[in-house]
Amino acid sequence: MNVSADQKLGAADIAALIRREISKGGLQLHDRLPPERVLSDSYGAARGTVRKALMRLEKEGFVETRPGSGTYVVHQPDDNSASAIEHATPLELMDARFALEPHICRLAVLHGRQADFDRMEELCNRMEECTDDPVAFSDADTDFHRALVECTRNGLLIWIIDQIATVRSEDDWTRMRHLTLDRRTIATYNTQHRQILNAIRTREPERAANIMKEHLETARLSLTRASDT
Amino acid sequence: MNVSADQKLGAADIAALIRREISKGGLQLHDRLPPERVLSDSYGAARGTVRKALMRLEKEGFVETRPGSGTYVVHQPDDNSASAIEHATPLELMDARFALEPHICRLAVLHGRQADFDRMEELCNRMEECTDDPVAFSDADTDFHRALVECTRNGLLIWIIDQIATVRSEDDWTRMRHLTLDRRTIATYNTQHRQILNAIRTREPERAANIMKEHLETARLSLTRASDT
DNA sequence: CTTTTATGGACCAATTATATACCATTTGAT
DNA sequence: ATCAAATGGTATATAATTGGTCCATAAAAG
Repeated sequence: MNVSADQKLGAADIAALIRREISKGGLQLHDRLPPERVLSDSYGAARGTVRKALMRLEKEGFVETRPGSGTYVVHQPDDNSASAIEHATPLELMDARFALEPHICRLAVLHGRQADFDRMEELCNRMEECTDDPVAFSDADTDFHRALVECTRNGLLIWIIDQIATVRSEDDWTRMRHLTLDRRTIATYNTQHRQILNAIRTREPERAANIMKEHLETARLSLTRASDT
Repeated sequence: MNVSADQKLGAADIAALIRREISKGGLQLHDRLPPERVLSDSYGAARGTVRKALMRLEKEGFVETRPGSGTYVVHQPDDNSASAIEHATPLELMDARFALEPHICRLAVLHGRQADFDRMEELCNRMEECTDDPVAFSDADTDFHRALVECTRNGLLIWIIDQIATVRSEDDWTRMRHLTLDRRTIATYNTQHRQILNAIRTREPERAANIMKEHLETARLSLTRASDT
């Protein structure tokens, strides 16, 4: 269908573009869209085509059109961080961690200080005392990853990790899995945490990142294993 | 959407501008808006038009108007932990993108569909028509990276990228830099965008990720170069 | 071929915008 | 306490804008 440069835009295409603009927030609630005649000009389509697109969006509930006045946005995109973030599945969450945490390790190597490493060391110790207490281990684990991102001195990354941690704590599936952590898995996590810390201490960014990938792979496995149960 | 200079502003447009100003924090709680006559002058609209805009905002609960006194802001914008995220520096932002986007490329290879690629292709075309319009290019660039993350079908990642885009658009430093993009830099970006898209199309995750790293390195260079000025 | 869709133009009815004038209340200085 | 300036409230006549509709034609899809 749609292959190259200045393709003629159909009603469906235009509707998609406007729908996207609303979802993205470029067009907010109560905003008025440009007049149909302007839209038809800027999209390079006939006015009738634009009208079809708008009628479509109206049926979908994105837009309301008042004769003589204009077409207005009537749709609150579920942006309130709650619904967008709380509906994250554990697998989406794992993918996000896969994106973030290995690189966070690299940045930790660059910006981490002695005090950071001492704190992470202390958290490793705490986790190793928790082989029989999955709940306490889980808390310490969250703290460890938070301490790790704090090494980066990057407020934005810290904020993102905090958001993810919030999802993680509110996610029943993941919480359930944490409660059923067996001793062997916890032991694996512990050695991986230690290895990550050591790699950061000895300023080996790629090694730290790679161990983090292993660590996350382990976590993903235990996640899928739990979901099979 | 609104690009040109002296565009006729309707009541809906003026309402939108003020609504955004309140949401952004430029107008805070209990602040008094300029008199209607001043607003009508500065927006280049008749006073009646401004009044309609204000009446709309009053119905929406953004504003309260007291006869003989003035119009006052009555709305607390949802303070979505904005404080933590709005203070992000451009360099922090780059590090976050370095963490996220290469892996997003890998996920795009896994989950992207034909329609996604078509859209990205279209955005590449749009960007290539913008070598002389840094503002339009910048918008299309943001859309491209947003389209890229949409390939992942991962609501959490999409949300995170949106947050970063919000920071980016509100960050004066970055915006300033976008206004001074030279043709050569834009050309470099364009070839990199194409290469990324092609690598995703041919399902080569690591190649896509690596080109993205190059792309971000280019962006970081142009950022530090601008900060030296 | 038939059907659907898009185009370009014209006109209508409703709404909106403009420009101006004047009133009522508040505010602040005297 | 008083007065003048500033501000929102209202009214009106006119012009401009906007969506709604219809039509003849052309292009694309099935």
